[in-house]
Amino acid sequence: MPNNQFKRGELYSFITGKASTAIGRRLQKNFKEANVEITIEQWSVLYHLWKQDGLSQQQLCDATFRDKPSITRLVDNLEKLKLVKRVASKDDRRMNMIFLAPGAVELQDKTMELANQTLNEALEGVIIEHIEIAKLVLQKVYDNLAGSV
Amino acid sequence: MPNNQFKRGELYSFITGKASTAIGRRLQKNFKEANVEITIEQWSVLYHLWKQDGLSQQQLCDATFRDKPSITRLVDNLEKLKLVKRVASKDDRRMNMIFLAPGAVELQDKTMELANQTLNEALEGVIIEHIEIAKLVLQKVYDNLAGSV
DNA sequence: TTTATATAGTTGCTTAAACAACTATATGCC
DNA sequence: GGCATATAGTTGTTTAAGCAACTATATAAA
Repeated sequence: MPNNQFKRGELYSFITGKASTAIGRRLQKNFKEANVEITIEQWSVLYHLWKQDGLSQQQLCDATFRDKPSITRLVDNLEKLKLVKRVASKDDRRMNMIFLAPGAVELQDKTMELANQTLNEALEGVIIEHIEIAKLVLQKVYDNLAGSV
Repeated sequence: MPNNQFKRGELYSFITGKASTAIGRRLQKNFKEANVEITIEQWSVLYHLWKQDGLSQQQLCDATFRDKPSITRLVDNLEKLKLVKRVASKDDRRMNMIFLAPGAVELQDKTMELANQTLNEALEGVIIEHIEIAKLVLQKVYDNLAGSV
């Protein structure tokens, strides 16, 4: 692979993820305007629990691409907000299973709608074929790097 | 624009910027292995100063897509590391012009090479046409959202 | 000129990321 | 059983993000 595949001037925008930062901020803003009082990081944890409740913290690490201390503290904060509960596993006493609390169940439809709406704002005017290609590229980047980071 | 352009299951990976997170982590790791003792956030500020020295903090905000407090503190830390210097503008006494210090000049070639190398690792196996499309999509997303966030 | 408004930057506060070091439990091997 | 090692999670520390509130200077309007 050639070493100068990128001209210097192009480096920054590709590395720093301005686009995903912008989507995150907009989603946070849309949450706030809808009086949803959670952070997008907390939402990302709930998102995976809505898909499957009762995940362990390690499974949440893998799903959200965060390290263990980050998940410990996100779960701490979600517990304080009474949105999830830690339940010690009976099979393996090292593990906590994280379960949705009633308040979080209520948030699901509202925040999913806001997330869809945010993506539509973000991708206004982008043709669907290009979205698909962008997703493939980002997934490939992730796969290329995730293993050994 | 249809409201269900995205299936729920696809939402998360597109929103959270796992790919750019992964690139950032890898770049940080590559810095560390090369004994470059700066954060990628600090590097992103230096990157713009290498392109043009003597930017104001506000210009750095715009260039790096950060708010003013973030730049204040990044410049604080870069000053502590003796990599930049604040110089009060004579034309407009509200402004600080940020100038590279000798230590930062030395970092440029080394870190630019590491950034290029990191991108090559990230994009291994991705065809260049798809990279171009992905860049266009991300730029469009940024443009769609940056104005009013 | 003085008054309102906009701009540049700082400080305080809360949340989160990343890394190292740690505890506790489980598993594999002798 | 007893020991080494792996796994799950926590705690401490530093850096940064994002928001609100603030100071200081500049600009525009009356």
